[in-house]
Amino acid sequence: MRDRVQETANCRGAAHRRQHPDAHTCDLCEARAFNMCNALEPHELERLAAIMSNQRVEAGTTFIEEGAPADDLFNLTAGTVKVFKLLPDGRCQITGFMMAGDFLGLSRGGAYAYSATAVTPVTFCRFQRPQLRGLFNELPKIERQMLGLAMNELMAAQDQMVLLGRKTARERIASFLLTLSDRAVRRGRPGNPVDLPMTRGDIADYLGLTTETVSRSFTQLKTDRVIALKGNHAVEILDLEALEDIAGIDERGELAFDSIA
Amino acid sequence: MRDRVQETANCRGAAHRRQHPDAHTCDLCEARAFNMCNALEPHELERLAAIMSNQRVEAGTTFIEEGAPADDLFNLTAGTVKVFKLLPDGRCQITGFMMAGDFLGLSRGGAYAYSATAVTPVTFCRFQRPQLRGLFNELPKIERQMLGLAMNELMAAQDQMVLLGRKTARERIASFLLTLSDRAVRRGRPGNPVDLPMTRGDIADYLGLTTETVSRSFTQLKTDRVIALKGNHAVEILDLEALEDIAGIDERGELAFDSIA
DNA sequence: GCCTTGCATTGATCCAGGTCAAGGATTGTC
DNA sequence: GACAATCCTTGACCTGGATCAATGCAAGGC
Repeated sequence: MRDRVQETANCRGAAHRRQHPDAHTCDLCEARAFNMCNALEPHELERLAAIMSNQRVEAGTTFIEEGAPADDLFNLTAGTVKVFKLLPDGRCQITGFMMAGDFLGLSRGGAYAYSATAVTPVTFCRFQRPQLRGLFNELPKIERQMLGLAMNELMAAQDQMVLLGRKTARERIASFLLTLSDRAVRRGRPGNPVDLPMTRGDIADYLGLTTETVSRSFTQLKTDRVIALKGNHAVEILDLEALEDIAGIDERGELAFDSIA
Repeated sequence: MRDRVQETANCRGAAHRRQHPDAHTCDLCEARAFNMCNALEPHELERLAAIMSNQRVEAGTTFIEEGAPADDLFNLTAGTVKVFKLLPDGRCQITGFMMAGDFLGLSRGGAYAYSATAVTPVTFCRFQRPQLRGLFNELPKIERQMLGLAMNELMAAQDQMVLLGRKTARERIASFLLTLSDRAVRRGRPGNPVDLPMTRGDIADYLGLTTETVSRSFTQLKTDRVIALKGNHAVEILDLEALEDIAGIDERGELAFDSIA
């Protein structure tokens, strides 16, 4: 591994590093319903809480750097994070936007497999790997839950490969909006004025496009009365059916926890 | 879900359906070392073998169809399988080539999340989901092993997103060759004359390109003396370092089973 | 309130890779 | 071993999205 991920390597935007410890209990956690803690009983949750620290980082903070020692695992409880990889020459691909309930910290040979930067202020539970590994033996439920989460992420990754490999710019934008809408609904928030916490540049780096093409595609969908732009960080879906047709459907609901078997 | 996956839906090539039951024991299984059975003791393997059937299908057989009821899970023991998704208009994206040790059968809401077609003659172990689920409770080791496999697949998917979103045709081909070479080595086979069981069209559908562009890129790398074509289904790497430079490295070895924690 | 600064949009132009169209090379079949 | 049937390669041309270059716009600092 080259030292291509420098101190400040950060897909669009400067790196910050402040972190505000800010512990609170799992009882109030809004992400419980869809993260790895989901299946745990109160006393089991206590075991988990004992080995974790609750933290908050500001927007722009890069709290995972590809290639750095993968000491910790993160469980998002609020906010949006972009996960990305950089090519040696600086080209960036965002592999996902993570939200409450998602976990972060995949490692390959002891080093983080990607970088992660907060797009909004973010809170998460932080675990040290050895301690979490220990708990896995006591509470296999966690492992099962994580397998389900990993499978769902894998399916989302496969959808994204179809998008990146075979969809047009217009189709990518449509798919992206529908996916974000779906995820908001699944988290109990309104699905229609779609919230876009990230910049056009981030969207471009996620969809394999450029800022300009993202902007033009938005404008085109607006002209076609399929969407309406509500400032830079929200989009209203005016014609859902048209948007689904453009996207190639596929963004069907169901992310049910089939787990593996 | 529309009925877009017809009886014969099959990313390049006709659908077949013959299957040859051909049971044999796990003792001789060459895929043991890198699949979900890896960690099991002999008596545990017996429990697993009791609920599985061993099958063989010919090249061209589509044995998983996206959208069909996801009754079974598969564990490849030999051969190469292409996993793909189709857009309503027939555009195809291959999301992965699976080999000995890989598992197949991800489901979303009870239906297969993708189609799978044998590229070469293939053998696999087939499990019925309910039975395998039952065994998970008895042998959590399997679940742990699967979590590791899923994590590795997820990281591979993220690398593929970088490739599809940000790499040029030439870079995609270079990355592809290096990845295949690596996987062969990891399975104890020679890494240098790289074996390409799939067609140019399959490679194109995997790399988000067209047959013509794949062919031209091969020719270009050949002209540059980086590779030599050994017929249609093998490539000799003449200048590994150059190929790695073109690929943007990233295909570092290490796919070590860190699992999650 | 003005000024800075970082987005976002829009326009003009370019080019990597797609599309269309022949040919050549393999592979399997009888 | 001749014939299909694929599969692969190469050439000519075209186009969707990238690149280059202004210009708009809105939010925070002072």
